[in-house]
Amino acid sequence: MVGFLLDCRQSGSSLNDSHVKAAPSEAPRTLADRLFETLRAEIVEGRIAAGSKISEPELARRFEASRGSLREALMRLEALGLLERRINVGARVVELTERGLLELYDVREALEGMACRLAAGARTAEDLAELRRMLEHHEQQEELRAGRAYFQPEGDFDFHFRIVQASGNDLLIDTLCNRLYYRVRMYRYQLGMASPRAQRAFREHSHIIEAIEAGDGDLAELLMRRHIRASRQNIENKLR
Amino acid sequence: MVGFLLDCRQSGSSLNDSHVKAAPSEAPRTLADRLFETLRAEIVEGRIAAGSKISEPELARRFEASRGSLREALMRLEALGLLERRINVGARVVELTERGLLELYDVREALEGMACRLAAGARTAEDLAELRRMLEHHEQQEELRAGRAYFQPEGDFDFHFRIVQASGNDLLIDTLCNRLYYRVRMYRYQLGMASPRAQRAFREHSHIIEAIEAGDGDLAELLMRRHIRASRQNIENKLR
DNA sequence: CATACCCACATTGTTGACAATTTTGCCTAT
DNA sequence: ATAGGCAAAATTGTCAACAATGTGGGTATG
Repeated sequence: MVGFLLDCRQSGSSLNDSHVKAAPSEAPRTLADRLFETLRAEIVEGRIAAGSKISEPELARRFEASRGSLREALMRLEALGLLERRINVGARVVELTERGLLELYDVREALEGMACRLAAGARTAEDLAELRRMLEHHEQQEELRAGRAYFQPEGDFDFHFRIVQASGNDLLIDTLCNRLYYRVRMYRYQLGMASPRAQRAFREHSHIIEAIEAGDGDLAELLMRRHIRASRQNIENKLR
Repeated sequence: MVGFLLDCRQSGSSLNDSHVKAAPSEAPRTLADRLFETLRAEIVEGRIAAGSKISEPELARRFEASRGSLREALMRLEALGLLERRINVGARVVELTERGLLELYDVREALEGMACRLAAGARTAEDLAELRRMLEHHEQQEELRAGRAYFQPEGDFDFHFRIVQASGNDLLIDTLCNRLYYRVRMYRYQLGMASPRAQRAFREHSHIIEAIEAGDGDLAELLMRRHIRASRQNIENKLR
């Protein structure tokens, strides 16, 4: 447990190192930053249980940090929506509820639909090449796993992540990639939603990228919204 | 300047006291809370200039608070998107750019459109009555000011605020009301965008509410998106 | 004269201690 | 036996001092 800080080498604000083109200069990071990222991962992956209470003195001892630095990390987790703090009472990890999950889908439908529309309007050669390469990569993985009943969640995540990046709208990118997607991953990890929509999802991804390539914003948005709504419907059925 | 703390009586998370039905129990608030709300108002209204650097020692002296409490307020402002902090360098108020304003419109179009759709599906009698009352109130004000070239921005704000509340989606409500709307108000205050679309905006508001009353989510979303897009177009034309 | 280096200053990050509030457990009275 | 209240313990909010980092100016050198 001691020396855990040396292991935290994720890039600051991006969701997944595999998405970063290249790390040119290791940006200096603060202790509160590392605490934040470590705790974020533990909450997302369920090592710190949803709904559990956070004890500042306990965590400070565990990480051998002062309470001040830890509090900064907690406040940033609150801003992410992973913690809820009440004055003079303390912080709790958010609960995972069916309602919360469905709310997340509705917000994603709206925002990622818009991201598709914008990506279709502002697409660059690099973005398109990147999307194509990613899709082929997923197709290969898909063939390898043909017949299996689950769909690699990371592939789906890559797809949505890249589309949003291609929108070119920094506010939209920040809202989705630095805020909502951590909650999405938290639900995926802990409710373990392996989607049996593998081939279908892949075809949908493919059609969305085609619409973006064609510069058809209306169609791109429509297809993405249907894609997300189908996912939501799938989950909704499973929960009943 | 001394004793300013006693004057901060806004309710914690809501945007505007007039939106709160009744304040049943004055929730206890912390010093960092009051600093946060005070600074938030000063940034939104431009008393602290956009793009200016924030000096922790200076502000701490000015408010007669410790740097620790002030830093907590600054971090919350960063989470709101009103400040940008760089490690070991400090915080700056965000710049107001044309691009940022247009990005805000696109995100609002997506989210408020969804809010309308949801409001049409989950509408309650209270929500509808509230919306109707607000609309009549605005109509009266509108007649009083007939002929004037500007539209009271607060009326427009009330409208969007109430619609979002009626959506019933807590994540959507939080994202818009506790995050994006402060940036919207910042642009309105400082770029002073008095819209000459008074009567037109009022009619659009009216039609949106009718669609929600009818439970027509598709139409409600469509109308809201056109409403916001028209606003965006109006601004875009004015900027050129 | 321009550039590069170095040092003093100011600002930010971090820590441990103090104050205020909440929670908990025990004791008492009905 | 249970409800109420009081006191002790634990937790959170706040503060001031210390350490680490970035900034700017001055000087020496090409």
